[in-house]
Amino acid sequence: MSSDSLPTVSAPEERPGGSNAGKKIPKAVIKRLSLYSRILQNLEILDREKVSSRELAQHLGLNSAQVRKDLAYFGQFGVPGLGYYVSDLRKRIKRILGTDRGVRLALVGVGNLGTALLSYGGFARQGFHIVAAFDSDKRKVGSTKGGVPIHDIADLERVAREQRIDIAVLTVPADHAQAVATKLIDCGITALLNFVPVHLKVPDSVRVHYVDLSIEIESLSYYLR
Amino acid sequence: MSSDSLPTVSAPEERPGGSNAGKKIPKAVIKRLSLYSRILQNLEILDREKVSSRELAQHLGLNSAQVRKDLAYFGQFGVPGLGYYVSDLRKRIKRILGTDRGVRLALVGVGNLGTALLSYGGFARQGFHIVAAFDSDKRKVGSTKGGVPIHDIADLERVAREQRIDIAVLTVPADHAQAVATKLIDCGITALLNFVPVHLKVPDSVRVHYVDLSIEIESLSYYLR
DNA sequence: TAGATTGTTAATCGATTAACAATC
DNA sequence: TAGATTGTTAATCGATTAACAATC
Repeated sequence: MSSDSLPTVSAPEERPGGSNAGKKIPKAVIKRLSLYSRILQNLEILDREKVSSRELAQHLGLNSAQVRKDLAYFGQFGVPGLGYYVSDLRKRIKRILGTDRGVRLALVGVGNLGTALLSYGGFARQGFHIVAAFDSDKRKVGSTKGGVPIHDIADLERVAREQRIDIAVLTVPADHAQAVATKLIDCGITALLNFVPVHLKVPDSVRVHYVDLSIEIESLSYYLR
Repeated sequence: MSSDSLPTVSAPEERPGGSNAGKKIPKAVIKRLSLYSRILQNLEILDREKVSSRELAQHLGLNSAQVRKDLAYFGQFGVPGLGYYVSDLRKRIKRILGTDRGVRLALVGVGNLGTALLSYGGFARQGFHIVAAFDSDKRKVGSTKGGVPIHDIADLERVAREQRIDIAVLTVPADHAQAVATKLIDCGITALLNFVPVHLKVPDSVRVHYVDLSIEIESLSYYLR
């Protein structure tokens, strides 16, 4: 959510296709792309061959025009009168998101939340692999959790290089978040998923997405009756 | 995030004050309100008496006009030339959000993620208390985790009533999410925080906020170089 | 008073939706 | 061909930002 304060960015892919193509891609579109991907995965498991923008929209509580427009940013993937081919569309979306190859994650901060994420299966299912964890507590270093080795944070630079980390997941205590983030960036990591409720000051070349558990609850609280 | 598909709703409080007052409150404003609340909490701990919209904005990577406009939806809380009184503003925001009294949560589904949330301190710090957990696994029922008693899901109706649950946190397997949500709603619960990557069909009287961990990672992946 | 910062308006920007010709 | 559904445009809606008179 707070990632919403980042500027819209143009597609890193060259893009042919629809009249939307070449335009800036709204952040909201990218988020929905990964929703479409998940629905298509389910439909593929059910052996569905085709799907309409209307059905896709219904599965997500969206408007069908929005689905068509979102996809049109990247090309003409559908067949008028028929809809979209499930398997084909899924492949294309995964390609666009860059999740067709495995994405390598490091998790930094093996506390309560960090530990849960190490055992959480949801990431692997979408092709994201936590290949290293880091902590400063010497008692944790050297062991593994959820099959992931825990390294000393002091070894960050070496391990990050050896493991070719794409994205770091931040689950450290709030008072260390900024320092750790800076260190990660120094090691060449350019994408952070930040679970710590702290706004990180990072260079423009680095992308941070925020997951803020408390915000969602507090705002729910507002709508109680 | 996916909560964005819900319609904007007018303030449940009667509201005097600024010229914004009486207007529909954008969802984005409510989310930022809880961000302001957290910063103000920190400033209060540091014994800061006053704060300007500019400083508040800097702590969150926002625009100062946005901060002032957000607050103006609910009244005139500041002093021209001076700024806002930290403690006063915090109290008012908590009042608006309804977090000035404790909010009572039930967690449904004591798996990996559910267990982590039970031990996670971040909720309690903001005045949210998980007072009951539910699972269908008889081996878990009767024990406690993070000090929270785990009940049989079959006892949902009774416990929900006795414990006066405000919000249910959903961390069940995807294939049970809709059925469990329906059951919760039947028990009179009107607000759900859903961690399951499934769109829930619920009546208009029920509010669902989604926390989707995979989406944030997948969209980050898109922006990798 | 001089300096600072609010509350508010108007301008901009971005995202969603409705409608429909084009296409299979 | 008749029916269905796409891709696209134009209209609407909502959110952010700049600017500044009013106020302390």
